[in-house]
Amino acid sequence: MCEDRQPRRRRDPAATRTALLRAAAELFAERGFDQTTVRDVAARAEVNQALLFRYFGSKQELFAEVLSHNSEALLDSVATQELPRRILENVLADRAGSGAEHTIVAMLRSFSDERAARVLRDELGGSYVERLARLSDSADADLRADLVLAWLFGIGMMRSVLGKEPLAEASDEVIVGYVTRAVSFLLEKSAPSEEED
Amino acid sequence: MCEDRQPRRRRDPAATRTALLRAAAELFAERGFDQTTVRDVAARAEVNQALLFRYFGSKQELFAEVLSHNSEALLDSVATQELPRRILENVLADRAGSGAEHTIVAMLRSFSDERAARVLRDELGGSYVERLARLSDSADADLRADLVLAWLFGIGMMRSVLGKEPLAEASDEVIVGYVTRAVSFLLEKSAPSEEED
DNA sequence: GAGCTTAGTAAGCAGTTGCTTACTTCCGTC
DNA sequence: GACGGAAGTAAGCAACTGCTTACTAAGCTC
Repeated sequence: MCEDRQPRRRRDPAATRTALLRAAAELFAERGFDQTTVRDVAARAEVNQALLFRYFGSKQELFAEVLSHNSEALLDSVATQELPRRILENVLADRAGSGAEHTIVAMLRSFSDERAARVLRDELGGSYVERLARLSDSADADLRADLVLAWLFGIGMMRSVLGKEPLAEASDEVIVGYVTRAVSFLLEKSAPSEEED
Repeated sequence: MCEDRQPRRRRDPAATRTALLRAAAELFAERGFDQTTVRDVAARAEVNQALLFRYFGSKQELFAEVLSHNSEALLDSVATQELPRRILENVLADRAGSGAEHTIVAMLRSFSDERAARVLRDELGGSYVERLARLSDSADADLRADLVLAWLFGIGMMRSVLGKEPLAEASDEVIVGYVTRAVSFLLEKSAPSEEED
């Protein structure tokens, strides 16, 4: 008799792991950590859900893996670029599907989770801010950089998560242009540092 | 014999409702919609949790009530003021505890929930943007206003939700000063409207 | 081909969730 | 004081969650 019970997936641990990571990255970006179940991830990866625990131990660890895996790629891309303009393009590029861009959205959607918040705040924030702060020589360069970062996150949030119009449909170039110009005085070197009363 | 079974709360439907609303507003702001359980809310309100459903029908409706109730107060406070400076102060004031300020944080923490996202995007975003857009007379005033709103939300997120330093500890005045100045060129009237190549 | 390791599977457990139901008790009205 | 509606309570249901376990079978070594 025909056996329809055979395991569909030929034994391939690496492929299985990758499939789970991919599916998880997508779903966390689409729905956030809480709203994504391990069964969802396994289903999209077309993998038995017990394997998720075999390979990653727990949902939390899977999440951490997604974050670290993709945020490394994200940081690499940032490291090779130098302007807030470039960074912003990176945050804006939620259409492009290399996976790394998903990550910011996933974190924005999941930052009620402590781990996502930590990565967003420390790792990513730290690296971005470090680069941004170099663009200014004022005493509070870090604060200024934080403000810029807040803007980038806010824009990403309103575009990808809220879908707020007209911002969501605006071209990257226009947004980059505005933000770059508005922010220029925050990040310029040798600011006049004139305090307003 | 002593009866320790008597209901602590004297019959007072209005007070019960209010207590539930208050507790819910606090908890949604602290943890977000998903991470808040109806048992949490009832416990903080010191109310039997079945009453939550008696008064609000469902957790979703309670959430909606919190949002609409407090965002009205929020919009009122905005309506009496006129500058993005004021709006920003409002977003920043998560310490002040009138309840209305909680709301933005609650929404920022819960916007994976469709309802929170909707309020954030449509009602609040709509009203803020309307006021902000009036400050500019350029053709894309709405987009510029969206960008400003994104900044305000981003700052609120990084301060209240992520707790990113040094932004979280920075004084409101400093932040307001920077943002107001950086944003001024976005929102000024009769902008030169010179396109960059 | 025997035997071992391990990828993959099916089933289900224990805890939590939002919500309901059947009940008790308060309190104004007559 | 009886009574009836409404406020408040206790208990639990059904669904879902992350995770585990006991198992099957694939594939490498010899």
